[in-house]
This record gives sequence, C-alpha cells and structure tokens, in this order.
Amino acid sequence: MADIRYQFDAIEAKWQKYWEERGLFKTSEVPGAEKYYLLEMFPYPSGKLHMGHVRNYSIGDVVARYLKMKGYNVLHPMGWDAFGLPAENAAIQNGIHPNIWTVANIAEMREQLKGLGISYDWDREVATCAPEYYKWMQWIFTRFFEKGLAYKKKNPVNWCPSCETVLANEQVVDGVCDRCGTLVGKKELEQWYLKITDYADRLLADLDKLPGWPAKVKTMQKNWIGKSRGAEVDFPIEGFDEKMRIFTTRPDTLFGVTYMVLAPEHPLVDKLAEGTGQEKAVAEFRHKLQFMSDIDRASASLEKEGVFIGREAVNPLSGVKVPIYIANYVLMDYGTGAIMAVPAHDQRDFDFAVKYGLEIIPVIEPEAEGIDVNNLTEAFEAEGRMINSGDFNGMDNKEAIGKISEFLEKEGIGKRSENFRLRDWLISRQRYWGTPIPMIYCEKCGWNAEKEENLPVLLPTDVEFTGKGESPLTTSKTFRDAVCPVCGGKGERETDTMDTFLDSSWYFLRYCDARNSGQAFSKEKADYWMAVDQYIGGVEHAILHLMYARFFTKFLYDEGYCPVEEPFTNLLTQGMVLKDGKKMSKSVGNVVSPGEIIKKYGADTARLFILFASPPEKELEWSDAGVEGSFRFLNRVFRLACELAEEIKSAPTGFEASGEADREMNYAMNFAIKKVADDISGRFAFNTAISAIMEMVNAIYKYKEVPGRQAGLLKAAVDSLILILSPFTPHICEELWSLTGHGGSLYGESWPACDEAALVLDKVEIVVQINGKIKEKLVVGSGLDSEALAAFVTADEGVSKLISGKTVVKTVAVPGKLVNIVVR
RNA sequence: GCGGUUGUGGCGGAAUAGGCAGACGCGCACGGUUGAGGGCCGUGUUCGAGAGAGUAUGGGUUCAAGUCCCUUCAACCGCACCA
Repeated sequence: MADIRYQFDAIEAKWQKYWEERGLFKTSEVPGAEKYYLLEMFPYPSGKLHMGHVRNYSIGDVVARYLKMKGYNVLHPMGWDAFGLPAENAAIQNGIHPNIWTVANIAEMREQLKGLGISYDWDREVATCAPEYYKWMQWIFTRFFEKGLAYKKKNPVNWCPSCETVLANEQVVDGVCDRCGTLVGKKELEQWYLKITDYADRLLADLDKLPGWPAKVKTMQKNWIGKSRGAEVDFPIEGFDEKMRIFTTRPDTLFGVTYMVLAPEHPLVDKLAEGTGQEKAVAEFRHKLQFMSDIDRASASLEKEGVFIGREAVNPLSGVKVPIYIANYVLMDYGTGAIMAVPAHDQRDFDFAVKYGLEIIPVIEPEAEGIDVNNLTEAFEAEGRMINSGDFNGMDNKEAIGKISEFLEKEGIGKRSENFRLRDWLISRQRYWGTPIPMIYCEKCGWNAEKEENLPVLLPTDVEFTGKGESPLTTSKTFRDAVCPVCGGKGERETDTMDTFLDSSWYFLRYCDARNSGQAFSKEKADYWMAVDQYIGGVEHAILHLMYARFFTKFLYDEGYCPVEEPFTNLLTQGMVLKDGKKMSKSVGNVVSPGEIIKKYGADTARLFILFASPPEKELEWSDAGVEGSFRFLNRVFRLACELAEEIKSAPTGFEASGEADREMNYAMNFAIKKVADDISGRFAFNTAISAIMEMVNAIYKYKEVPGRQAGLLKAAVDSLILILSPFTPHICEELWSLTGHGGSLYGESWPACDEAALVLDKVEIVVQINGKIKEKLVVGSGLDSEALAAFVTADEGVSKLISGKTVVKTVAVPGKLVNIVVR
C-alpha cells in the first residue's frame, strides 16, 4: 500500500480551521445534561506561550474533550489577565501605549492557543483591561465600599523603589519585591484597603469544606491566615493613666512575667519615655532600627536587642512591678504590638533576659524528672504543672489557660481573643495600567463611590509615563475633575489604580455570562454554572490568587449575587516544567519554546509528550528524546490506521470474538476504553491513560497479523482507539476518523462503551507462594472462589512436591490473584 | 526552628483498597529490512554466572509490605522573632 506520511502541519491547520468555522467549541446548554465548569488559570498576555502554559491547557483540554464525549455541558473558557506592569514598562521603554501592546500580545497568544487545538469557547473570552470588564470590577469595588469593606488609611506601606509602587504584604517575599527582586522600603501613604480580615475566620474554616483541594494548598492558606487563640491582657503602667494591652497565647504563664516589651513603632513609646531620662536612649535605638532592612529586621537569627524606656508595668494578677522595654523582636503589626515577656517559658524572651540580666521566674514544672526549672539553660516550653502562680498552683497548665482567662474576664483585666497573621489587603497601586479606583473625594462629603450609571471610570489616554512616584493618572488634564456623587459639588477622583489581583478574583464569574452589558453576571447564569468544578493552574497561586478569589466569592455570596461560597470545588496544581533539573528561564538559557516544538513535531506531539512524561501535579523534566518517542508513537498510530483504512471502511459492524486471539484483542480494547476513562476522570493520570492506549496499539499491531482475524473487530478496535486518543491528540484523530470512513468531525462523538463481559476472562494466571515466596504460577479457571482455588492449587502436582514432608499451617487464597501456603 | 511533600532500574515513571515490583516510554545492545544512513520491524535490557537479593536506612505489624506503624538519613516546597 502507498506510504502515506503523517503530515501534522497540514492536518493540524485543516482541523483547526474546521473547528473554528463550525463553531464546534461553543458552550452547549443541552437541557437535562449535567453541567461541568472546567477552568484553567488565565494567563498574563506577555505575548508568548511558555511550556507551563502548554502543560496547563493541555491538561484542561483532555478533561474538557473527554467530558464533552461523556455528554456534559462543558464550560471551558479562556481570557486574559491583561492589566499589569510589563505593559506599562513597555510603554515607558518603547513609547507604545500599554493598550496597543497588550491587545497585540493577546492576538498573538490567542493564535498560539488555537494552534495547540485547545477547545475553548472563544465567544466568552474576557480581557480584564477591557472597559466592558473593568466596569464591573469597579462596580464590585463600590459594593465593597458601600459595605464598609473598602477603606482608606494612612500607613507605612511596602514601597518598591524600582516598580515605583506600593506592594501588598503578600507581594513582598523575603523583603524584596515579588516582581522585580528589588529591596522593598517603607513609605507613609494614604491607601485603599479591602477588609479581608473580616473574612479570616470563614476563609480558614471553609478550607475544611474543600476535600477536592490538595492538602498542601490548604495548609499553606491555613498558615498564611495564621490564627492563634489566646488572650488580651491590660497591664497598668506606674504613674501613667493609659494601660498597656498585650496579646498572648499563653495566659497560663502570666505569673512568670518579668518584663514587658513594646514594638519600637508603638504609639505609646514616646509618651512613656517622656520625662524618664531614657528619651535619648529610646530615640537612638529607633533611629538605628530605621536603617535596618526588612529582611534583617525579620530574621530569626538577628540578635535580640532593646532598651529600657524608663517605666514599669504592674502585673494585674500578682501586682508585681516589671520594667518596660522596646525591642527589635516585637513587631508592631502583629497582635497589639506589645508583649508580656516570660523568659522561663519562651525562648525569645529567655535570650533577651539572659542578655540584659533580667529575672527568670518558672511557673510551670515538668511532670517528669530531669529538668530543674530553677536553673534553666533554655526556656521550658512544654506542658506541665503550675507553680509560683498563686491560686492556680498545682493545676495542669493547659487547664490553667482556661481558668486564668476566665479570671481575667471576670475581673475585667483582659479577655479571650484570637489573632490572625492575615492583614487587610492593600489594593492601591500608583500605576497606569490597572482598573481605576472609582472613588471621588469631596471636601464636604469625604470619599464616596462613583455612581453606577457613570461607570466605567475610563482610563484616560492623555497621560505621561514618567516612571515617577505618583500615579500617571495625575498627569491627565481632565481625569481628576469629578462631580461629588453625594452633594453634586466639585469632587476629585482617586488617581490610583487597583492591584491586578482584584481583576482575577472574579473572572470565573464573568465567564458564566461574559457578554452581559447590564450586569457583572446574571444570577441565573451564575446559578447554572458555578461553582467551577475543576480549576487547574500553577501552585505559585496557592496563596494569593486563590485566597483573594475565595474572599471575593464569599463577599458576592453574602451580597446575594453569587450562589456559592467557595468558587473552586476541585483544584489541581500542576507541577513545573523543568529542563536539566531547573526551571526554564532565559537567564539559565534552558528555555524550550513551544513554537519550535510545534513547528518541528506538531501540537499533538507536544501535547502527548507533556501529558505522558509525568503525572500532572508533579514536576516534568523536559526530554527531547521523549518528544521523539511521542512523535514516533503518533506515526505508528497513523500508519496503523492508514494500513487498515480500506478494510475498515468495508468491514461489517459488530463481531463475534470467537477465537483466542479475538478474545485477547477484544479484552485489550475494552480494557483500554475503561482504563483511559477512569484515569482521566478519576485521578487525572494522563500518563497511565496514554500508556494504556499504547498497549492497545501494540495489541492491534499484533492482532492484525493473526490469520483469520475479523475485520469487524479490527474496525471496532481502530475506531475505539481513535476515539479514546482524541482528547489527547485531537488533530490526528480527526484526520484518522475521516480516513477510516467516518463523516465529519469526531468532536461530539460519544465515548465508546465498555463491554464489561469482554473483561471477564475464563482463565487466569495465579501465583503460588510458599511462606510468602513465589514458587509457581498456575493457570486456573477464573470463576473459582477461594476455597476451590486452594483445593485446586494444593492438588497440583508441582505444588504437592513443594510442600511434601512439611506441615501446612495455613492456606490463604485470593481469587484471581494468588494462593499462599504457610508451611512448617 | 515549625509545617508539608517526596525517596522505586542508566533515565521519565507504573504498581488505583496490603496480594506477581519495574507496566508504558526513553536510552542502550543485538538481529532483520536497506546500496548506505535514517526510518521501520523483531529480540533483550533491576542486580547477580547462579542460588538468590532487591523499592533511601534500621526496626515492627501481617499468611503477604514499595504500599500500614515507628527510627534514622536525604532532597524539595511553604512559613519563619506571629508573642
């Protein structure tokens, strides 16, 4: 027969055009069919797809195409996280307007995605930089404002001198800017915040309602929210009216307090030091700290230092007076910015006390021997029995936590309290390419939200990109002028824009109803599609994006717009794509460009390799040889189908698997159909699904050489092969579907049915073990129960020989698997 | 320091609910086809000549352990003076 080559480039172009022209990927809403919302994290339109994208979207596409074949109404959308810094930097460097730059990049990347053959419903495409989108972003912001969850506050904020903008705490990693790696400084600025801390408890508690999320991600979020239980206690200060409020998780150690510490930035510090003669020492210490970077300040290895501020506090339980310090190890932005120090039972306090010769009073002693609490060499942080603690002596310290808290509340000295590590979300950015914050300031009425009918507040175009500290929006001649939405008088617009993380915190809702011009999304559409059944993306978004999206969803749920409290029912965090064991990066020079791979081997090969090389949640090591292997496999499939095409076209439908070889072929076929379905839907094990298909191909190759093989069975096998391979490599499968005599597209075909009966073999090989060691393999009838199996095996000549002369203690028989004979 | 994840051939990986370790692929070797190369096809490929041993380490539970429990080690990730 003629040698037909697998011309992937022509095939892929042909079918991509076919799909697009017929609009096959448009979301269907067939009544009665179950819905499935499948979402992959939308990309920032940098202009070029990288391998991480290819992996992300290939995974999604397998699932989308599979579920489509299973008859679901699948929502599988794509869009662009299109606001952000690179566009603005391009504007500063090259003089191109961010919008032009972004739109061009989107166009390029959209084509690349189409070139991969991903089945997106492009009718629902969104770009966060489009006014039709950010109008509703602004609207959501005004909802937050009306509910008192958006507020403006002057605060020292993280300032990136390179990006010239403020950063959220979450965007500062190890003291440097998350984006550019520049050392982050502090700056006093009035900024907008979202009160995510109001949702801290729910964000934490509802993690338990997400069994479909990786434990790792949930743990990371849990740690990030960082809830601690304890008590706030007021310590009176000698010769001073105001009290010093501290937070502690260890109220049981209250009698062990030997000094107090305020954060150097604490507002009480100056007032307390005044007139004590310590003013100078305090000022010098603070001055010194100012010149220390955040990294050094935050490092646990930093030596603890502090100064006495000249006053004493009174222990409200014991009446004992203790000195008050300021120290570098107490942070203003956690708890109350002040602590009680218990050196005997806290290592940090212990270190400090040793250095400054402060008293160490043990109040808990261990039940076990061996530790002399009166001569500690390090803090005793374990559980034990209360001592030196007045009425609480002798109590178990865990019990004392509750008892002392109760006492504090009864006496009005303190109260039980909870503290979170999570801070409110700083969302103001002094940048151009973001959603304008739709707020107006009026001398009379203060800050108010722009009226809904005036949204969107459009980004002005008459701005200068100077790269200076203030938002470029301030350079517009007209942008600032506004009418106060309350009194109608003269107002002034906010010129800061929003953190782009807001834009991506609700895009999944917009997809449900992407073209709605009157609402962010309709209740009806959100009711139908939400929640996202499966979300797929990189683990680097485990904390920020996913928590912000959960926060938005909860808020919109509370406001009655969104039907669910949690946006993503199941989450798959895909692993990174590595080359030579390292992350692909320009600086290392190990980047493999998807474009080149597609050009050389085609999109199907790229998809197949990426799905086959590793399970999706693990890292994937790029291998050129592996790509060759995937390409080879597709060629093998192509040749097989071409060789059999004519025979299949004229083959009868249906077959009788009468001979041994027929039954083997039939088994292999049905096994693959079942296995691939289970692997895709049950556990995203695309690698093993593909290996099952490879085995099926091997089986067909073998079967076609069998004399007397049946054309009907061959046809069934090849048809099934094409269908079950199609979610992975759709182009070649479409082509082969045509070549083997089927009309039109296989998109919309059903997943082949598995004939369970074909999977039941009449004979099965079982293992015979003696004392757990494999000694023999026997072929037996498959229907045997364990008793019959044991009898059969014991009666076998070879086996009897093995056990002759020994006493059989026990025989364990597992039908279909093995028999283990325990002898002495 | 705290929390999490992971350790299986030369390599990527498989073993899904405790039941034949190494599926599938890569690489490699040999053979066939070919003028040659490539391609394709076939055979072999954990170690060991063999008995046997073998899933990071040492122990345990079990008729049976890569899988469950404990010990130690290593790697990776997250958090890190959070009171």
